[in-house]
Amino acid sequence: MKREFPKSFQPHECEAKWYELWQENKIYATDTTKGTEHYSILMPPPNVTGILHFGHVLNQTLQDIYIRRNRMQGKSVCWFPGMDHAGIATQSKVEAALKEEGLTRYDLGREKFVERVWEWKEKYGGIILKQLMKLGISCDWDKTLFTMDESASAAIQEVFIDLFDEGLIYRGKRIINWSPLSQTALSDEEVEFREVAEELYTLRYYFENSDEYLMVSTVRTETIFGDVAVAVNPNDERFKDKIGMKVVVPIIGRVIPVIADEHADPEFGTGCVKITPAHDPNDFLVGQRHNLEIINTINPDATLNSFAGEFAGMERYAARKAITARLRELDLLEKAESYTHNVGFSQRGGEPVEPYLSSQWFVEMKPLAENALKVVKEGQVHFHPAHWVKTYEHWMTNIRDWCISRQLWWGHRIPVYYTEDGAQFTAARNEEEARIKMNLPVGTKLNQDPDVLDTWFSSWLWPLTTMRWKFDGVTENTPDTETYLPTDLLVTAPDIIFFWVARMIMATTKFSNHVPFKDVYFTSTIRDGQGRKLSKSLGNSPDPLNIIEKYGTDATRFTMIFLAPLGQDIKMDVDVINQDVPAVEIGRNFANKVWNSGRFLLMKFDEACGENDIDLNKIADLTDSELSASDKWIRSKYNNTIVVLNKLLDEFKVTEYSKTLYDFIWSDFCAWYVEIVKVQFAQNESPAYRLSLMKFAIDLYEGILLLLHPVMPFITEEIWHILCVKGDNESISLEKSPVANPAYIDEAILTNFELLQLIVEEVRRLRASMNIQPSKKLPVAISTQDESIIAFLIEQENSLAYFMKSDNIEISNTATKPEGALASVVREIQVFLDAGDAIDIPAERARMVKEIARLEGNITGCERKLSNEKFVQNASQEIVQNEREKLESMRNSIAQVRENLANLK
RNA sequence: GGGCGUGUAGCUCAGUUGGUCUAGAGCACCUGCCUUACAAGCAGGGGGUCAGGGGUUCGACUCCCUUCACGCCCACCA
Repeated sequence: MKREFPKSFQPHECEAKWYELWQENKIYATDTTKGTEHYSILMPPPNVTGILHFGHVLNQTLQDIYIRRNRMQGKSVCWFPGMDHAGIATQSKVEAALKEEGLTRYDLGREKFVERVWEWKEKYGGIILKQLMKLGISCDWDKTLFTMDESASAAIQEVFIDLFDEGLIYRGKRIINWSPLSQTALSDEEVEFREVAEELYTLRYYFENSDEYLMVSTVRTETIFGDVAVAVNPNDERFKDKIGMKVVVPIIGRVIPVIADEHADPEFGTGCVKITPAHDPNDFLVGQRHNLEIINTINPDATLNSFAGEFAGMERYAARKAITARLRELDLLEKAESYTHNVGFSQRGGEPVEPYLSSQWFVEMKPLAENALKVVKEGQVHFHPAHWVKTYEHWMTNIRDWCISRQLWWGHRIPVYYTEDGAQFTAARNEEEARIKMNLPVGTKLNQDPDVLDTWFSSWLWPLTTMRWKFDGVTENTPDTETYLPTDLLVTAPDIIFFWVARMIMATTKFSNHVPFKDVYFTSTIRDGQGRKLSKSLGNSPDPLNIIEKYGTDATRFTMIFLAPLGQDIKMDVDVINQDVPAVEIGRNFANKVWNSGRFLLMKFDEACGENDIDLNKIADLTDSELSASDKWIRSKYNNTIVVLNKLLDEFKVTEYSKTLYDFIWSDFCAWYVEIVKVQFAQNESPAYRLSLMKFAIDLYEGILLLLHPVMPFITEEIWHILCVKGDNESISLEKSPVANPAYIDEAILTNFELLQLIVEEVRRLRASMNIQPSKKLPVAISTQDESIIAFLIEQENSLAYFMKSDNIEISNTATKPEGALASVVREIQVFLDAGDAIDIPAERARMVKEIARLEGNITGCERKLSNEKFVQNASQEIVQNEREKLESMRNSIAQVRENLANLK
């Protein structure tokens, strides 16, 4: 029975087929009992609202490569998947849907609203997980955790209570970043600064009952209603006598003092700064130092409140315009100049954040950061590339407290209970416990804090919650934490190093005494041809699913890692209109190459079988004496490649890993060895030999499939099953990574074969230079004094003849140049090509003259080096010796070329 | 303002502790090929003062200093 090997690879059919089979057979299920070695990766949980982008493709592929490789090395492997509830993003989505119905979340009330969000989550959320499956990733989906799951929520609550009891979580009234759009507080990390061109207005603050005034500059004229002082620098001579005097706030006429504070920079603007403690973090500090009143003049939705008098109810930017116009009318505006400065924007909503005074919950970060910094500096956690350690260190040493409360409904509700008057409060699992903690009588009414926690407060516990840590309060350790913590690798984008990576290190070291992971691989940012980050808002990102549809998953995966240098951005041309990323052709063509070489080997095997149905596994191996030098060469190359591939992956040089695979398969295996198989097959008609030869080649090819499987799981699986290499198909999937056998790495053969390649290439070059018909066969003579090379080349004569298109080869130490032949020298080996009439003498002469010039240049350089006493003295003996041999060799070569030139008629 | 990174062929990038690197690969380009799987392929070719300057060294793409260009991060002055 002949096996069907279709002419071309159909990615889509086989992708669905194999992924289903993998899932059905649970071959990626975690098995803590298997093996003595363990390997685990935490999947960065995508947002429940997320959709697949190229960042995911790269990121997931990298993780999958490491997971599959380690699984194939026989380790007990776990890849923990999951999904993030994404507080603001998800709540906004549902609120937008409600708006369509003409409703707000307040119409529904908290409980009903949260129900709606859950409904939304079940219905529309988690599309991303299905999309991730298209990438062929081999995580254990049964372990999927949603950050709002009961187990995770329980752990989050425990952690909050612990930190509260320890005093590391506290409630404080501070200026925080307020998102008027989402009407919630944000952490510092959720704010991004952008340069904005605005106007800087200089206002006149008249002294009380006087015609004199101070000039005060501000961008935000709408905040003047909250002014409680004007500050000048205590050392500023210009204003020394003004300190303590009173000025009048424009428009509203409030009388405020002139105070002295270092915050006022004499160099900037007029040297006088208005102090608005409720609306500027620095002013807030000044206010505290001087015990000033705090007047909040802005509503949560960024409209002005009643302190703004006639401007009350106006939106902040509209109000600024109106107020500025009024100031101008009242002749209180000294000047307006254009001014570019940085303004903070909400990363999520995109609107400018409002510095806003409110009571929020904070985590004191310093004590957590110290240890988290230590474990990285000590090397318990390695960053790749390592330079991120500096960024990390900088953030850790300048860390500020983390605002964790959000005025949302979707999220983990803060487990804090207040007495009705708000005077007493504590963190507890429930009301009952809270009363006990506060020594209150049973039945005392308590109110739970209405706010929820920052999404990242659940994310920072990801290493623990994915392992069901503290669930049910039963035990601190679970079988998974015992086995898989610390995890081996985290693959993530560098832009969440503070949001997530740093905080996971803090939380995990704090609560488990483990580091969360040993290695962190920071992936490349993917940019378009113009260097812009691929993003939804720019509209410059094709949907990866369309690319997968066009080229296949394997091709897409391979291309991504082929293009992604460690620690540097990927630039790739994208065509959004046609939904194309042309670079993925690299992977597609490579897949095609792999496919066709397999198809060819099977064809030859079938040919060797003839009419018989022969089990590959029952065929005798080639004996050592039956193996040709070429067979041994490819075996050397193959084993050597395994060593190199392992080293590269251990060093996280994933791009080089992909290039090594590519070169070995395409150049060594396909371009050279498969051609040699053709020759050896043709030259020996013995059926037994042919079967054994094909077995040898297919075994090697199976090794290639195994090596390639972590990157290109589908095509390798498909071919592997077609070949039925395992005979009865006892395994469901490719299972084992090949292990290098050092005994098979034969350096002498590698060197000799390289020489063979050089000779072949030289002959091809000679033929091309004379425009010789590719089909035309010509005699070749090779002359060298090295007997071992002669022996090697003679053994390979048939292959040589095939590669060089020769019908007559002479290899000896006495071979001479046939009359009128083309002549060339390859590492002191003379190569003669008898082209007959095809020879173009002037062209040949020119070629030789050029070669002589090249050699002369090199020889001169070499001689200069060797005649330099300092070089001979200082350079290592090895280098000097090398240089001497090089010189000797080049002198011999040049003599030969000169002789050839002289003999040219 | 502080920090980090990058500048090598038209484009995207390799180049391991300085010495076969008077520098490689893929794409693009040019020439020739339907050669026993693969034209999504095969063979050959052109193209680079390794961003500029200075220094260390017998020797620098590689180390140091400096200038320029680009990118990112942090802080943020009204």
